[in-house]
Amino acid sequence: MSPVIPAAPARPRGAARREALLQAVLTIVAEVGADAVTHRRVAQAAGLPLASTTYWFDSKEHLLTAAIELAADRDIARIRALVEDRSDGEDPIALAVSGLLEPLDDERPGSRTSLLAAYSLLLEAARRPALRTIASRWSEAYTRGLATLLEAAGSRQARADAQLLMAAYDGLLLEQLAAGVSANLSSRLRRLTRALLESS
Amino acid sequence: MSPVIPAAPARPRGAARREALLQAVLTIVAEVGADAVTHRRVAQAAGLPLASTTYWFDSKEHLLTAAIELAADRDIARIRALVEDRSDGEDPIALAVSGLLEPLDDERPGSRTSLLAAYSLLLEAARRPALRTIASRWSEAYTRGLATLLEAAGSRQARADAQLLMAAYDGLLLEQLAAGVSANLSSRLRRLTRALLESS
DNA sequence: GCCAAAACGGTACGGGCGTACCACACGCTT
DNA sequence: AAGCGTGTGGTACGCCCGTACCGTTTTGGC
Repeated sequence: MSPVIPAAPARPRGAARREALLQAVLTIVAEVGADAVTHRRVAQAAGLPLASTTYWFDSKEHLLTAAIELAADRDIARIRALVEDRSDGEDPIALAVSGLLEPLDDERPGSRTSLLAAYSLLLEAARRPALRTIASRWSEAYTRGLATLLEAAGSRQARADAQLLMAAYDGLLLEQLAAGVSANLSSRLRRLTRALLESS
Repeated sequence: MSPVIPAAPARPRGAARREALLQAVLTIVAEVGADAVTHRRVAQAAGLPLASTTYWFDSKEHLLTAAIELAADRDIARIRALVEDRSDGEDPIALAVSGLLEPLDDERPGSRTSLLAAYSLLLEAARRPALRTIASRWSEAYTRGLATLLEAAGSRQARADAQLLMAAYDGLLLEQLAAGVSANLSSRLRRLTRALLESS
């Protein structure tokens, strides 16, 4: 009879390691910041040896880029599903505010950090052209989704309104993050949406 | 006759070094990013020996904080002056858009990077409570200045409108930075302002 | 079962980092 | 003139970094 060894956490192997490493990157970016992403930290967070990071990714740059791409793709899929699965009777504005803008706000415990991650990555994109494609794709998905909903709500310039609304949302969120407080944004967003819809 | 030695750039001495170091920090944050701020780089940018950084500032943390505070104070003074010196006939909305929001946009060559610096610092504040006081003071100054102008333009809820307008501005700017493009924001901001003023 | 290819993982290297240390120069007051 | 505190600056220490290296193990087609 072999001695009882507490089961190791079942290290992922093969391509699953790639995924695990990327997830670790995202966690670190969210919790500590993009600068804190080091090979050693990522490996430890993923429960893998240091060398696995350089085996699956050519460089730290590549590692970061892939992680951002993963985050973007996930969120874009969420947005698409949300807009496409809308039942016909549903109020598009309520859906826009509650589904597209607010869900990141406060309910999930890690949402604050994941928001921080997203904005950090956005700023990174400002400095690294390689990331801009992803950033553009990401924000385009939001704009498009929001515009679809606004159009259903009767906006005559849905796309422009969507851009303004989204920008306002980003700005409000950013300020909240920076101030460390956590207020409810939806009433303000609703007022803004109303104002935009009314004013032709 | 002494040999001709090209005049050294007149190293600052005493407390003037403090100022020079802080300015160097701001330059680096703007041009390369907050993470690139190291004692050695700061010292070199200021034309001073490495040890001067630790002599005038207890730690890197302290150095960064002081630099941010300097940047905030400068900008806050600019805002105050802009709003207070407004001549009576001037259109408050035009002043808001052109003076408070747009001047950072494109005219100065370094404006893109200095914007990046500002937003980087905002995100830093989200992670370091020590910076939140400064971040709050900074954004409060903007809100207050903008609200004053909006009130003069007939807004019945100037403060709320100012917050929304500023948030939208921040969001638009952030997206532009991330996308790497540089479009003209003022028309969109004007439309938003109009919509807010009209709606109740 | 064999073997090449893929995956794995321990280790090392050169470099930049924050910070500490300390010998020295200057400008006061005495 | 002497003494002292503030300011100055060269240097060193220990740490963590990105990345490279290379022997070992696992995997999959024959």
